[in-house]
Amino acid sequence: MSRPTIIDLATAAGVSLATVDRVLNSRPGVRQVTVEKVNSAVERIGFVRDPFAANLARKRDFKVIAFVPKGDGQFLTEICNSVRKTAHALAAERVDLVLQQFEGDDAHTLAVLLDMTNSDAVDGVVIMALETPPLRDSVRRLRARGVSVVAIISDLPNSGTDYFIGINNLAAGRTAGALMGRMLPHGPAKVAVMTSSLQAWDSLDRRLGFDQSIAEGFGNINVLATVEGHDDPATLDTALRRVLAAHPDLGGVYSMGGGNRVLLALLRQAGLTGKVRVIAHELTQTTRAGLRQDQIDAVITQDLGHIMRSAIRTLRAIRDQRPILAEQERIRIEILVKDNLD
Amino acid sequence: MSRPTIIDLATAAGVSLATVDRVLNSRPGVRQVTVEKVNSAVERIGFVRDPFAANLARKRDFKVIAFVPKGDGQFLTEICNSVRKTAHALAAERVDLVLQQFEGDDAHTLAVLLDMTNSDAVDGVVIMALETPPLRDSVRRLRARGVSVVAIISDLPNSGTDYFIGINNLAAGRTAGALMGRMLPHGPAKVAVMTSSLQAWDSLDRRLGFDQSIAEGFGNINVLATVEGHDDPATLDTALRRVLAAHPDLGGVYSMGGGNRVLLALLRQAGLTGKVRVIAHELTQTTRAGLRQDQIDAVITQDLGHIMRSAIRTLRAIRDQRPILAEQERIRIEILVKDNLD
DNA sequence: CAATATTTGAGGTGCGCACCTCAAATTTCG
DNA sequence: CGAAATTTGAGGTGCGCACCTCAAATATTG
Repeated sequence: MSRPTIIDLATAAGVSLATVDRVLNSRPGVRQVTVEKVNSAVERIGFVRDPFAANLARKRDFKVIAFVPKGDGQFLTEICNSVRKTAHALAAERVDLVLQQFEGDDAHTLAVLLDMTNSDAVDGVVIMALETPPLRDSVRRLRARGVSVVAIISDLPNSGTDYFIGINNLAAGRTAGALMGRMLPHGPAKVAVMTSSLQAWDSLDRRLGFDQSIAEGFGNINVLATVEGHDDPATLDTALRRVLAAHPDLGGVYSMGGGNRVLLALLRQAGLTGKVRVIAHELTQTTRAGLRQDQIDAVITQDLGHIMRSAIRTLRAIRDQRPILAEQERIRIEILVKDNLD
Repeated sequence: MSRPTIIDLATAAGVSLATVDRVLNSRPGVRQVTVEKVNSAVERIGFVRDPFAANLARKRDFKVIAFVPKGDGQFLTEICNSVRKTAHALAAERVDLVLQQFEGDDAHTLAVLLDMTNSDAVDGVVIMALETPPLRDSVRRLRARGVSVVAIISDLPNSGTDYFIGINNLAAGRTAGALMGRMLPHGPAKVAVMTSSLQAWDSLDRRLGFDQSIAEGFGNINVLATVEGHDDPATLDTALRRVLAAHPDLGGVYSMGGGNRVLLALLRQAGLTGKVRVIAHELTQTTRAGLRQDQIDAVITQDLGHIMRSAIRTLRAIRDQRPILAEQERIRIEILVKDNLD
């Protein structure tokens, strides 16, 4: 026999179609006994609702808003591109994904935007943001209003989101450490670490992981204090120059955040390209070119397209009350070298 | 206005619903002029067929057979597991995926199996196999009978398949070379290369890529002749022992195919674990444990779950006459170290 | 120009499900 | 025990599309 339908289910449960519908869609006005009768029949005959037919009948599109901070970093640009691409690709599947940017500096803007979203018109939201108390409360309110929330890139651990799609940054740092350790000579060596700000995103976790990994496996390596560029090229430039001057024997650089243009330019100027091992994060124009031209040895990254598709799939699974396939939605910490770039 | 439906399309094209249906589903008996009238209306109003509704109406499930060679290698086992998992996960979405194993040694078995498949009951097949003339012809016949074919893992370049899902093995070899080159000391160093057989799968491409990469970037490294195990542990063991004896100063081993158990055991015995850099292919029980225990430095692999899902998505896109999103279906050459394992 | 052959239209049915209405059966409570 | 409240059933409609039938309109022949 073919797949059981709601009709088979009604027969098996000994109730009417209307009641089956009430139970399946958790509508009110059904006694507990009856609910259980239906549920046990579901188990017994192995009924699985056809999500396509269900959504067709529901007739409504799946509306999602993706909140991404404004900013001129290349990584943010890539993320926005990825949202647009995903939106385009999924339009045929009745999902309406719109990009909503917000002032990243101000913790309140996003919170206000979330509070303003019409929970009747929106099925779910995707959020890339750093957790702050007002944001946390807004997320809770939003969920209370029936909108599903998934965090991407950076987790919002205390906001009670439905799911997090992204990498473990401690592990990413450890990965960088494992690579760096193996690439440097076995004798004493120094490694500089840079980022825009240790507060920003997950630099802290990455640094922690990097240090762990080096300490555990590569006692010969001396990891210098983190150089912070604070999103200002000039500041970063000065700080990096100081480090290069102080450590002419530098063996490697671990770049955890942005600022790779500045770094590569400086290394080129100093004639260190190819002599100093460089590991950077996130695949952008700069890091891609850096790999191609042997200025960067490895890039640790995450597949943004995968992240976006994953976020949408997850939101849909939640709405359709289907299980989330953790394995499928897991985001890998990718290591890219020149040769596995594309 | 909402998404246009076939009704809107019929109105826009100035024809009847029946004609629209004939054109959309390429049924016979429509004049070329009319076909073009409909097609231009499709462009004009931006009609996109709802694939869910279409498949619902078609009422039939999506039946796929995955052909995978028999064999006791861990990699094959992983592939079969992945097929089963995918089948389970996609059952709810009306895809009926069955695993069909064949004697991998005999080129004819698979060809015969393909010729035997009922093209009325099967929408598509997924094939993991090495290309041979009889197979090539069978694939062509199968496609002529209206069954879509995607090759996975190893391409069937001359069989006229619909798509290939897998990695570029030349690039994979290059990637291994890039890593190995960076991990070995800058002075003279020797690297052994092993596989079950250079004929098998894509060892040849991998070796080629590895050599290229080393030659281009790491003149200090001497890559030894390929050790072939021919799927026999004892043979491999003997051959490897010979290499270790001949080259006590061995710096690294690049394992392109199976036989990792034997390799790791041997290195352990010889007290070389951690002293010799090891890069292996494919994530299996052995390589996973090898990474965890610092017996393997890096594993080059491909996400089997992704490959299977990709194959199914591709077959479905073909049947529904939707575009294949190359970016989404691209399989990455993954580099795994201990810390980005899961 | 009539006799075919081909092309088009009109209309219906069903896929599996959601959602709605109204009446009938059952339970709960004063 | 009767009235009110709750629970269930019967039946219908439509989502967007595929597929089928039969008749009508048009094009192609001899």
